[in-house]
Amino acid sequence: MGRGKVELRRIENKINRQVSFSKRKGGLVKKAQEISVLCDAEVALIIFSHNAKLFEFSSPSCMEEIIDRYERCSFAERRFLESNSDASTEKYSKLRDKIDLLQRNHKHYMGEDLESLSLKDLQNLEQQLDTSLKLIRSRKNQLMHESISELHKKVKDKEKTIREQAEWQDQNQQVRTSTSFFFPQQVPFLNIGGNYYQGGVEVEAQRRNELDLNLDSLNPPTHLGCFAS
Amino acid sequence: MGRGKVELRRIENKINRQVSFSKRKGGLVKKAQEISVLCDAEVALIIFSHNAKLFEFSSPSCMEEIIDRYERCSFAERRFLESNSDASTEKYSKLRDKIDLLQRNHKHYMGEDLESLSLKDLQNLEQQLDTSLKLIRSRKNQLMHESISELHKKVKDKEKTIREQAEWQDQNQQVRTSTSFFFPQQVPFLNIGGNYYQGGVEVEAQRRNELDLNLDSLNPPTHLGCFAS
DNA sequence: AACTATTTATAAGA
DNA sequence: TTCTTATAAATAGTT
Repeated sequence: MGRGKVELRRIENKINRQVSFSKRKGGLVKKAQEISVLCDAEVALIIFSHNAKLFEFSSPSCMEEIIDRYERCSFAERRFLESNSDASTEKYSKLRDKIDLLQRNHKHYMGEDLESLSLKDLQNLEQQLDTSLKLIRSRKNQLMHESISELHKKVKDKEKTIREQAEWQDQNQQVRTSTSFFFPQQVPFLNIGGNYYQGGVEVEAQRRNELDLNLDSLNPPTHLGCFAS
Repeated sequence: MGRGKVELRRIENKINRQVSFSKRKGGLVKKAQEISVLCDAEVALIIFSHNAKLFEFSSPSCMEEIIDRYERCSFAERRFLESNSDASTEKYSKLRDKIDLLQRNHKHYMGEDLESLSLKDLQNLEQQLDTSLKLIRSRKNQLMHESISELHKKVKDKEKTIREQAEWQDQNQQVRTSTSFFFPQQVPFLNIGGNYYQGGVEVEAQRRNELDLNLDSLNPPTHLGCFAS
């Protein structure tokens, strides 16, 4: 690719070599990225330039993960020859195997990678998810009903409080009309004619907060966060 | 490069993906080799295919050497952040965390342990499983249709074979009635009056085997096996 | 696995 | 360096 055909041997001109390295490094990383995305492969690429500079690419997991997997794999290949593995390594690789299995399952639950399943597998999976979905919906409805009835209760409580307050104020109003001239400025929180009194504003704010809390519990700002890829 | 421009996303068709992987893997390895020779670089390339098969390239040193160099290098880069803590213990506990997470998810997918989820979590889960279920059912139907039309084809082929055989036998019957007195015992495979001849039995057995195979593909004896608990 | 129409990568030049 | 361009190389779709 390029103006001339290239011979497969070290480029002697230092400048040309450096330029070529830069261009080809870009191309190589791009192609590594492409194969990983297009073909659903896991790729790790490590490049040390002539002057010992490190470049790397890895996908979709991190480099260490892929190297671990590589070591396990190539270890597995040659364990026929050297069958002496220490316990910790074995334990470690069992964990990795478990993760692989769980991740494969996860994909199936997400409806991905279904080509690898037989018809019977698919039927089992379908039945399982169908059952799960019923349980989830049932639990969801339960939660919603609980939330709703709790809200109802709160609303009723508020109504009751308001009614009681109103009655109380009525009583005081009567008391006032008959007795206010005895202590015209001593009960400022009963001055409901024009401006609201301090205490009432506080009650209002308190009530709004409680309602907000209820809405939050209906629609909490939490995210699932627990679904690893 | 190729007949059509390619979109940078997973190739959904399994065959195409596999073919593309094979081609691109060759290209990638070739380019890695080229940059290492032309530009005097040290390259390590690890590729895991979608079906967990390992491919590797390294030059000019061996893979382990390059990985060691990489670890030393990248360790040097981040030693500011994590100056203590035993690396292997940390790696191990990270794996454990990952497994815990995956297992928690698994339970949720099974409709278990739903009490720990908020309403929003439940809604997300419901939506995800609903989507998955649609994909699974679609894939299942596809497989069933394929199986059925394959069976139809086989049945038609068989009918055709049987019809041809019958015609052929009819013809021979006529030949026999008119010419059998010339060589009454010389053509034993045409003796279809009473016992079946060897060749016919073989054909019968062959046909039965093929039908069994079809039934197997409809209802394979494999188990999921991949759903860890 | 081989072919080929295209796209993509890149060597050399600006 | 970065852009441009002519050309080599890679590869997607096809057979």
